[in-house]
Amino acid sequence: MNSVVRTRYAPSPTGNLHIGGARTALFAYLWAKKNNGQFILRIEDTDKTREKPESWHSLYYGLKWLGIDWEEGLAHPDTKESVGPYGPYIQSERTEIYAKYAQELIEKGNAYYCFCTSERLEQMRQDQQARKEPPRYDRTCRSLSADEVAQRLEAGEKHVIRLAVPLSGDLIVADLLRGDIIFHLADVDDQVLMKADSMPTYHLANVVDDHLMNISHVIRGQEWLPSTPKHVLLYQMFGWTAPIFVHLTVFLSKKGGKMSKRDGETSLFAFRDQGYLPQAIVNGIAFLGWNPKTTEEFFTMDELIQRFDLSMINTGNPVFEVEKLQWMNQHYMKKLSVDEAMFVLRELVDSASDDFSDAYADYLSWLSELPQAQQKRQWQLACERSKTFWEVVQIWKEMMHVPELDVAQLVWKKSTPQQTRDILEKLTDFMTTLPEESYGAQELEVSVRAWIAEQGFGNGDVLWPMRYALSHQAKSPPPFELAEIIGKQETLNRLHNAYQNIHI
RNA sequence: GGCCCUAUCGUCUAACGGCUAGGACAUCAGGUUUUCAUCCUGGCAAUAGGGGUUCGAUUCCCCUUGGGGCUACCA
Repeated sequence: MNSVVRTRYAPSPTGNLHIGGARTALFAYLWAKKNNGQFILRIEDTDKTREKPESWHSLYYGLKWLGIDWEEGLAHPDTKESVGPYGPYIQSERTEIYAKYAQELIEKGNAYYCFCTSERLEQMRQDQQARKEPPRYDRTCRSLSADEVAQRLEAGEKHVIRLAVPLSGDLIVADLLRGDIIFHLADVDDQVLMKADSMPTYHLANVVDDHLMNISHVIRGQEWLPSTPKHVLLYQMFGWTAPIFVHLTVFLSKKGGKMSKRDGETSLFAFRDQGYLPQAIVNGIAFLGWNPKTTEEFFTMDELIQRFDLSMINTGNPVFEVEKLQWMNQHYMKKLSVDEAMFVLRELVDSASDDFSDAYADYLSWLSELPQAQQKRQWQLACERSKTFWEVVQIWKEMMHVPELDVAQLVWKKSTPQQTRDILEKLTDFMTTLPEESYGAQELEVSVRAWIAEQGFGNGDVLWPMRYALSHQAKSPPPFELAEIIGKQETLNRLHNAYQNIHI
């Protein structure tokens, strides 16, 4: 038995790190850290046909971005080097190891060579389906004589190695969350362990590596539960103690079914590009399937490590909805100083995909050129109205590029065109006299309100058309904030243009 | 089809077998505001159905139904 807690995230590099994978990694990481153990990143690249080169990058930097760190495993996504005492941690570099253990099983009679062609297997499965039988290997090669096997191997015939599953009996899988699950061995297929290309399948490689790397808790998605009896069998055949199994839930989409790319972008970097903060994502996914049983909602990574408990994870699959994540993200955005926000923006410019990157760059350069005091104010205004950084940019764009002026809307509901035109003209004159330096939102509000009182106008008579003249929109930030953002010259232009267009 | 997992408000969830089943998001209403947003106050909203066990069941057991996963020389 291991006294040290060692967990791993063991993705295969077949696609981008997605939000569900990130949660699996997070839970494994939290559990290791909570117990002062180690978290390992192992890459299961045994299917070279499905491998996507760019996914190494996504896996590596995705986890780093979230603040999930590992002391053993993949050390660099480009060189594919790994670090740690149980290396290499890249399965394609461990093929001799798997071959050796597969051989051991053959010698013990726990595995056998199979020469069936994929065409025959395909035909067999079709026939089984037609007869409404469960599709599975018919064990033809399991009864081959030793001589025949030797002969066909000698002849260089293509072959795989299959697990010789006992024909009867029960097998208990102990899952930390779900308790003991009984499987009937008669239902378990003779799984391929070594493929014809000498690569191991997941089942063999996973068991061998988890044992050799001293993994104490196998924390993985629920999709692995049905094949766990095969893994338990392998541990027994090798005479090894099995690790503790923890099968996590999967994220469902609101439309039903496992959340996938079809339900919109589910990759972690898509969320990053949209302007979600890593701390919001971590906080958000941690609460999908787990909670600290208090009413607190916000936790730092360190707090999560302290509070986290594997045995408190829920077993029902949660639906992933973005609304709560947005709320959390806004919360974290509001806590950012403008300097921190600019740091995040700079990172987005560097790392986000092209369209996003360009837009963030535009906004960042505009923000950078403002005087410091205004930057702070701008940031406050922006995150009051935005759930994400991407929304910040969208709102800014709208303020800088106003839509067509609808003259009818310019007139407040309780006012008249005549009065509106008159007021706007006077307001323009007044604001012309204000120095550039007083175009801060607070100062403007004070002076304009004083002017309104002095003139004896109603607030709505002035402020509605003023705001509409500046934004050309029925819904927008207050006029003073708008004036501050677009500056004195543009403010006067828009006011002038507005009343010029009111024809009585 | 077979095997396995699973089931509390729309969503995420809380509730030693024991109060009017609690909170958050979303939503709705009110307040603040020229509008929007923010903020504050309040409201709506759930134990899938049926059997047991028990003085008592959201909680334990069984069945049904619903949801999900797996069923490859993919992971």
